[in-house]
Amino acid sequence: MTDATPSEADELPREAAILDHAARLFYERGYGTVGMRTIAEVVGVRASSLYHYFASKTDLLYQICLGVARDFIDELLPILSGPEPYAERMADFLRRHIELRWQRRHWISTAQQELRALAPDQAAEVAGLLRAYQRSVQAFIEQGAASGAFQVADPRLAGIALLDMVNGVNSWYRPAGARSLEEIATAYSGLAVYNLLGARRAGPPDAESSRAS
Amino acid sequence: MTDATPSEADELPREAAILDHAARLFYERGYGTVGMRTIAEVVGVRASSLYHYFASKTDLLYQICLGVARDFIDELLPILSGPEPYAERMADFLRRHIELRWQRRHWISTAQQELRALAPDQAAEVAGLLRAYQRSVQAFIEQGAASGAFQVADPRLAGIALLDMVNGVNSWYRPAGARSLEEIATAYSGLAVYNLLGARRAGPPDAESSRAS
DNA sequence: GTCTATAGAACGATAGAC
DNA sequence: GTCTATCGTTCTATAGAC
Repeated sequence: MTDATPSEADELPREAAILDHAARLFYERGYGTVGMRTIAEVVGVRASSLYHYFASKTDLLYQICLGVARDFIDELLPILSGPEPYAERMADFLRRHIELRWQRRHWISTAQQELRALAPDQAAEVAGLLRAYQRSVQAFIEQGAASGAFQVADPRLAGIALLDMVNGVNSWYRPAGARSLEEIATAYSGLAVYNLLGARRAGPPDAESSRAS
Repeated sequence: MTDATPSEADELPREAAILDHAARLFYERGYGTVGMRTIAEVVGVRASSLYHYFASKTDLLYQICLGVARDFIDELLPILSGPEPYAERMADFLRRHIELRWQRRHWISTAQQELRALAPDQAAEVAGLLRAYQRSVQAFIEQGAASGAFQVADPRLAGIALLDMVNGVNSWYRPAGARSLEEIATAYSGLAVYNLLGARRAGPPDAESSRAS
C-alpha cells in the first residue's frame, strides 16, 4: 500500500480515471450521446489529451467492455468451484454477482448495451467472454441438477432465467430505497436457488426425508 | 379491412412508418448514434421532411416511448382481470407479455433504455406508465398470494424478479434458434408461476391435498 | 503529457420554393 | 408534403508547439 486507497476516479492513474469517467458517462447518457469533449471535461483535460492514452472513442469503449468482462470471470467464477454444497455455492455466487454488478454498474451496463458500437471482431471478443461467463453458470446448474441438488426440468433455460432475473436488479435498485443491496442480494439468491432451481432447504443434496411445512 | 394488411413499415401511413423505422434504428444502434438523415434515408425521404410530422428528434423518441407503453397497458393488463384462477391468468399474461415484447422489441427496448434522452417531464410521464404496468403485476401477485394461489414470501420482490426474468428473453432469443418463441414463452411462464410464485399444479387455489411426486 | 488550433465531416433544425 | 439549400454547431481526430 504505497498510496492512499483511491475511492474516486480522479485519484486513479489517469488512464484508469479516463476509463472510469467514460464508463459513467456512457452509462448515464449512452455511448452515442457522449462526446470526447465531455469525457475530457469531466477528467479535467482537453479532448486531444485523451488520444495520448486511447486511439479512438471506440477504443475507450473496447477497453471498458473487455476489462469488466474479464473481472467478472476472474472474480466470481472461482466461487462455483468451491467445496461447499451446490445450493450454497450458487447462493454465494449470486450474492457476489449482484453486489459486483451494482459496484461496477457503469462498466457492466456499457458492456452489455453498447457492444454494437464496436468493430465486429472486438464486439465478438467481448460477447464471447460474456457468453463464457453465462455458460459456466449454466454448466454449474446442469451439474447440480444431475447430482440431485437442483430440481429443475431444463437447466439451461433455468440458468438464463436466473441470470436475467438477478441482472435486472441494477435497473430498479436505488441506495435511498427501503432495502439495502445486501438484503436484496440475499432475498434474490434465495428466490433463485430455492424457488427457481428447486433446491431443498438444508440437508445434503441426496436427502429425501426432511420437508418443512 | 379497407387495405391489405401492412406487414412492413413502408406500407404504413408515413407518420407511423417514420416511427417504426426510427424505433428500429434506435434499437439497433442507440438513440445518440442515429441521425435524422439516417432515419430519413430508410424512410425514403429527405431529413427536412421528417419535421413535417415531428417537431424534433426527441419528439420522435417521445412518441415511440409513449405509444409502446400505452400498448402494453391496454393490450395486456386486461388479462389479469379475467375470471380464470390466478395461476392460469398469470401464465396467460406472461405468455402474451413475452410474445408482445418480442414483436415490439424495437419500441419497448427504446422505451426502457433511451428515456434519459427525453426532457425530464416527458421521461417522467413514460416512466410513470411503465411503472404503473409493473405495479399492476405486483398487485396481482399480492392478491394471488393473499388468496393462497401463490406461495411466496415477498410478493413485491417476486413480481419484479418475475418481470426482470421474462424481460430478458429479448436479449438472447433468436428466431433461428432451436426453440420457437412460443415454446420459450410457455416454458418461462411455467417457471415463473410454478417455481418462482410457488403455485400448485392443477386443483383449486385452496386445495391442500394433491401433491405430485 | 498537455496544450492550441483546426481539418473535415456530420449533426439538428429552419427557410422558402414548388 | 417534399424538396434544395443552408445556418450554426458539434463531432472525432490530427498536427505541432511547449
